[in-house]
Amino acid sequence: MTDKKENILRAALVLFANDGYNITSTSKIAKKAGVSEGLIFRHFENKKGLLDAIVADAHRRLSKVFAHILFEDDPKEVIRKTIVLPFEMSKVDRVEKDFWKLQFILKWQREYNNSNKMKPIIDKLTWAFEKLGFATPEKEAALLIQIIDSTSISMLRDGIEYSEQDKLFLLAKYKV
Amino acid sequence: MTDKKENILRAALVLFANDGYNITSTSKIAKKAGVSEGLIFRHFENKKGLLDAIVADAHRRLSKVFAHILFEDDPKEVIRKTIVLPFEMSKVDRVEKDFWKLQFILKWQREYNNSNKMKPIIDKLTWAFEKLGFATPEKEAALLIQIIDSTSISMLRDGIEYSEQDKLFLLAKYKV
DNA sequence: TACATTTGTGAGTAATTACTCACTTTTGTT
DNA sequence: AACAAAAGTGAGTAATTACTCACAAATGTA
Repeated sequence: MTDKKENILRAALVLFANDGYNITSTSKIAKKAGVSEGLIFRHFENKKGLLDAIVADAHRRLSKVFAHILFEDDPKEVIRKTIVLPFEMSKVDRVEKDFWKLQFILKWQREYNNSNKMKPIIDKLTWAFEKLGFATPEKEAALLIQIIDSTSISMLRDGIEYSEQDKLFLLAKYKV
Repeated sequence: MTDKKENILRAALVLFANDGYNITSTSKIAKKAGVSEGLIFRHFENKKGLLDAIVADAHRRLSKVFAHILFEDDPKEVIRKTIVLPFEMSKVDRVEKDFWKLQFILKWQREYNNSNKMKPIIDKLTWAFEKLGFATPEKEAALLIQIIDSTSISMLRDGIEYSEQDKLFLLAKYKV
């Protein structure tokens, strides 16, 4: 991976995440990356290919984060780790944040919204709530996913900062 | 309001809500509305003005929905009516759904994301949770808003259908 | 009817778009 | 050093963009 290629990926990520994919032109990306516009198409088939490269990278990161929860076998820990997820995210650097922000933006684009990406986590949470004797574990799992989803969005999109208290509030609610 | 003007508003709403504002061209809107492209600019200053007209209309609807909760003085009822909100929304027709969908899409556009739009409801919910003796009413209020927000998004964006059981699940959680 | 205002048209425009291609420069291999 | 492959450039292209404007049709008002 050459420096310039990395510059392109980085510039595109920032612009896609903060302005949106459609509104971001390849000329703007080239300018921000400090390369000629033609180079974008040398390294990536087309504009969509550039987005796909970023998304593929994000998938790899997502899998890592998920693995940490998926291999946990204490139900309480599964729930605790899930709740803590967005609060950990608030600590990462700006580029990393743009990564996650883009993930949430893309959910609004038909093509990139495959909701079954979360399936393994939902299943694991369902298992955890079941173990803990909840009456409707699948509903509890769906609700918790919604909560961590919307918490992440508040932080990434609206810049809302959550405190340690907010984290403890949720952990207390689930007694984990 | 002439028929053709209404056609424009309707066509723009559907396209903005389902494809996005930036990707929707004025020529596409004109075609779908069955009018000449020039007419869009006769009735609305520019493309943004067309969006603004739709948003203004949406604000009027939002106020009506909110008033129903804001004038309630039984705390349990305030919470119950808030929870029920997205489930009521699932019953309205397609055009109405596009209206709400657009509201959520626009939250991702810097200019249209004024989060204090929800302020009165959050305050009312905080009041309700306080009356009911919750330890941290503002956190409870913020959480409930997040839940109804993400439930709405799941329905409108992902087409997830919630059942009466899902509604009862939430109502039971809050004992209302 | 006469005339002014509003509503509607569609060809035209400058700017921008994603993308190509002939070309030069850099890098790697022998 | 010699050559090939890869990386990089920037002018060029057809299509599309939001928007204008001269004009025509419809509507309101007296």
